[in-house]
Amino acid sequence: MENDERLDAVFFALSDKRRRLLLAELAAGPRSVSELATITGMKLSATSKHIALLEAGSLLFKTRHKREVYCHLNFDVWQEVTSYIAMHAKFWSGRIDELEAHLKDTGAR
Amino acid sequence: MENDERLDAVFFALSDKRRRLLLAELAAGPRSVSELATITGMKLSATSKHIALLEAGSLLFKTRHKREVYCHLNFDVWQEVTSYIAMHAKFWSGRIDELEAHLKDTGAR
DNA sequence: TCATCATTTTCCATAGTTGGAAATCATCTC
DNA sequence: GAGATGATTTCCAACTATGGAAAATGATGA
Repeated sequence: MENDERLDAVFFALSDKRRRLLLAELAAGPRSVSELATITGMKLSATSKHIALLEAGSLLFKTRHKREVYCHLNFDVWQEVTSYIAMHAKFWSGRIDELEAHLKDTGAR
Repeated sequence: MENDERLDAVFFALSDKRRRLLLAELAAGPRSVSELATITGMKLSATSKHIALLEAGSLLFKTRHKREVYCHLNFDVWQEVTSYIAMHAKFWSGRIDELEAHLKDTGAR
């Protein structure tokens, strides 16, 4: 997947409170889709779709054990997100002086 | 704003390639809405709406100088995003220490 | 005041997201 | 194989996002 598309998918997946809740739950360990459905309070079908979105962003992956599908956090993708965040945090930090100068110059409010 | 809603807005704003492009451009310094419209290749009206979404996520703020509205990156919200990412990344290894060290080194906020 | 410039808002058409119900699929147990 | 269980897919209705055109707003300068 193109890097831009991957970031689109990652950030979109993160842009929903319930999907972040699912990730928080998975941080404690793998959970079946049914267990996750209990947590969100939604039907299995809806939960399955949220999980699919998280999977599309590579934020989790699935394994099957007997009849149950287990979701696991995918730690690798955090590296990528962290990279994006860190890169911008670094770049932005050097611009504060310019910003202040600009504000002073233009007399902007 | 509720913390959950803020994160919704931040991540949603980041989930579009062109909005990330706008942020990248702003990293080099403030830009007027018209200048940003040139960059996205979209009409002013559409650009203005993307900017509004970024503003809703507090990723930027505006100032006015004469007839032009200037967009500036908002550094403060980065702390919050970094926090969320770091909290989750923590589960995954000591690599978060690298991020924190990096952020500290560069003086990023 | 009036015209102009930069931006925002409104309106509309198109496309995508969401959740539940029901159908379907995959796997297990007997 | 039959039946049960867990998960996914399909279908539909409601809602939201998007982009452009045109109208409206706000600020400036003559």
